[in-house]
Amino acid sequence: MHKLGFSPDEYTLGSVFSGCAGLRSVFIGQQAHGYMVKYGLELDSVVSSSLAHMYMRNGKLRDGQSVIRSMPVRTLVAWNTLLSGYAQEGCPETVLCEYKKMKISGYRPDQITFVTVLSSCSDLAIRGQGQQVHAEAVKIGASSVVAMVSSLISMYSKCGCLEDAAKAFSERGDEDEVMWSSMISAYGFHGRGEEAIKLFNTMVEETEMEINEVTFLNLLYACSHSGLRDKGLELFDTMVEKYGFRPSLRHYTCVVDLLGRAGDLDQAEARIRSMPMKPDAVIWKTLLSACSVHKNAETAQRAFEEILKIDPNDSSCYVLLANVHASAKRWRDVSEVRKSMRDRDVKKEPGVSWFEHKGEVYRFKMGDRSQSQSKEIYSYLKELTLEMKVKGYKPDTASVLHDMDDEEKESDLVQHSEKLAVAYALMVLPEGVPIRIIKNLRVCGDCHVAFKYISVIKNREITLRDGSRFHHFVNGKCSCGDYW
DNA sequence: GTAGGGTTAG
Repeated sequence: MHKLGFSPDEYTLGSVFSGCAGLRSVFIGQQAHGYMVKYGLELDSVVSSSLAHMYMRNGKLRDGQSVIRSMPVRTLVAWNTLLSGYAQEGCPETVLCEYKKMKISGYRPDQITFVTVLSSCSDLAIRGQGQQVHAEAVKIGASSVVAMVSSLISMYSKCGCLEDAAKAFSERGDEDEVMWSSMISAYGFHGRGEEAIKLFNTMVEETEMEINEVTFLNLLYACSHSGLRDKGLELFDTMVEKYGFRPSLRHYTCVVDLLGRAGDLDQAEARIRSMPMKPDAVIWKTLLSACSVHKNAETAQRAFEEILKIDPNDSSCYVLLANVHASAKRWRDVSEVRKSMRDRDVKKEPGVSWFEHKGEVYRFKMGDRSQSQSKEIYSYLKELTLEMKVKGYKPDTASVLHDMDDEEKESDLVQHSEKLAVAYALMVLPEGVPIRIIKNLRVCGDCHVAFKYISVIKNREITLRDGSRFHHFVNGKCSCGDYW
């Protein structure tokens, strides 16, 4: 069109930006931006929104922001573009902050705003705010739109309330495959593989919905997190043979997870090496993590090297490898790994846990002493540990990756961010109120045991969302069945 | 012509 001498108008550019956003071609998008200026279309709010979207989808947050800031009139679509841009770039806090500003400036959110904000609440696992958004949606009659229901299912599930997720699901009987997949994923997230499969079967047998690749992804994920190895492998075959879907890298990652968690490390590795696409760092990390569960140093070393070939700056693989060695008490290998971390200036992502109380978020880093009540928290924990020991708790010093004597290891364990968070939650929350803690990384083995004891001693329901799933502690038992 | 839902590992 350009070569033939046609000039673009606002409609042309809107489409071009939209295409560039989808294709991630920021270079072409920038050229089209030049045309926009040249043809004096900078004041058009539709073109500006699509331009901002193009930048934000391509990771250029600042460029997107400045486009939206320079709009003479900020529209609702512009706000939504901004919010979803932050959401997709992994800045859920910013989404919530801008959402507040949006409302203060007098804009009325619509269902698209709600969906975006709800996904940020899911990421942060802040149920209180999620519920509030739910209520706002109810008020304007937007809560029963299927896309909203999917978001609500996901939000409630990721915030630890499987019941509320199921409630949102059951209130809408629609045959919408995304909504059903959301519910399958919710079951998987909570280690309820059997229920996930049951829902899938109902979907196939009693409805007309199309099953797609994502549905299978959710299903496989549910199986591997529930220890349903054979069922998962069977579903993978069904997907390929009966449905004719070509498995993606993510599907293979689920299979490697299924095999690896079940201890079939050789098979898992063979799958990676024989699959038709190039492995990424994640699939090797899946294997490496399985190696640390099953204490297989040889396979771990190979996976570790593969990861570094793909992403030399990855820090988590060092920690995982050190884990494998530490569990076998090979301290020389552990310090070897630590040394290479130092040499290459690789830093571990610090563990952080938090919980929400009366609209405030309380954060704890490992070994945190920055709270005004730190002293009280540590002495509370000390007392709690004594009570736990009376009931039979033995600190799992194997969870400590350093070669120290047991006493030092114990004091190391006490400083874990999830323990600090649970202690403070016990101190400030009224009796009987369930405690919901979120941690950025996986829960450590010792903390997992400790939380079981705490749930008995304090007669408290504790929910812990870690980096990949939920743990419900009730009466000394965890919903994950110690399989994670 | 613009914005939104379910998606693997640590």
